[in-house]
Amino acid sequence: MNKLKLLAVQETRQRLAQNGLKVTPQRVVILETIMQMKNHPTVEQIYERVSADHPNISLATIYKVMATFVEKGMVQTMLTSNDIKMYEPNLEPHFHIYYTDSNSIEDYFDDELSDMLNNYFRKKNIANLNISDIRVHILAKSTA
Amino acid sequence: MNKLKLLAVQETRQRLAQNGLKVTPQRVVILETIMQMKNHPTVEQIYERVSADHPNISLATIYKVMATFVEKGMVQTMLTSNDIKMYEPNLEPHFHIYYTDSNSIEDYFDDELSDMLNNYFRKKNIANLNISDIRVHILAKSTA
DNA sequence: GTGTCTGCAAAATCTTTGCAATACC
DNA sequence: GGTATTGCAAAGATTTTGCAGACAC
Repeated sequence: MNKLKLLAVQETRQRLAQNGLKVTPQRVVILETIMQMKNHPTVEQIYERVSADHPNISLATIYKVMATFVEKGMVQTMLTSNDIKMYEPNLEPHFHIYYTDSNSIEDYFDDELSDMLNNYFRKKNIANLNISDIRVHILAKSTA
Repeated sequence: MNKLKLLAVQETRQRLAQNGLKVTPQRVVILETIMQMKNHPTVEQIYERVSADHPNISLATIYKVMATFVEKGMVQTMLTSNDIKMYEPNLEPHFHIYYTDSNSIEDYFDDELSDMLNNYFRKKNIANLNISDIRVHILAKSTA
């Protein structure tokens, strides 16, 4: 294991601990794996990828660990345009473009939009509403 | 059946036909039912409600009919904050507020926001992107 | 040491399918 | 009449559960 990888694992362990979770090898591997998968993985895909290196980690564990991560707010769930549940491990503010013709999803980073929305809701100040996140899905056909 | 209800059924039949669908009694009942359910019903809830008046309509039919409606763009799917799939029959432009403490979802109508987003993306004019819909989910704790 | 987590296999849940009968256009 | 739709029951897919052993803290 090289230095870079060691560092990543170190950060992963810290992140688990910070969220009040016991640092088990399974959780480390799963969190590492999903952080590297940039394409909003499904349970199936996570299991496939994790199994490749760690055939002893069971599917039930993937389910349980992912549920725990969601509960802790470390990842989010969303539907693919095919209506399959998938995970979003990237917690940096960003949005999603759903391509309805190809059934694919792309991350869309746009600070200007983030600011605009945040300002709008700050000004609007909806009564009794404590906003924790604003998610935007753009449905589009690519006309390339 | 009173006049009001007859009118509604008439409109439903037209809407089915306009979407190129054969007007079957099952489709009429299901579409009528979901239009009346203002709370983003799950398959389960639709079936329950439909069954009450029409015990002969099968669950498989609900699944098939709802899939057809989604395909035709007559309804949309989304996840509850509990990660259960539900349907959104209201196609007027509007947004959703997810209350993360109570796991409930509320429709949020805001023309100003609609306009702001539409203008933003019109100006931005993202290359090769033909936007058909912009969905906003606001995650919030109600601090009432 | 204690309580949480994992792996296994079984159970429960959810969704789709094949096909014969039916109903729409 | 021809084709699409329905209902049924069974199959398939997905997710959860119970529990014994293992492990983190």
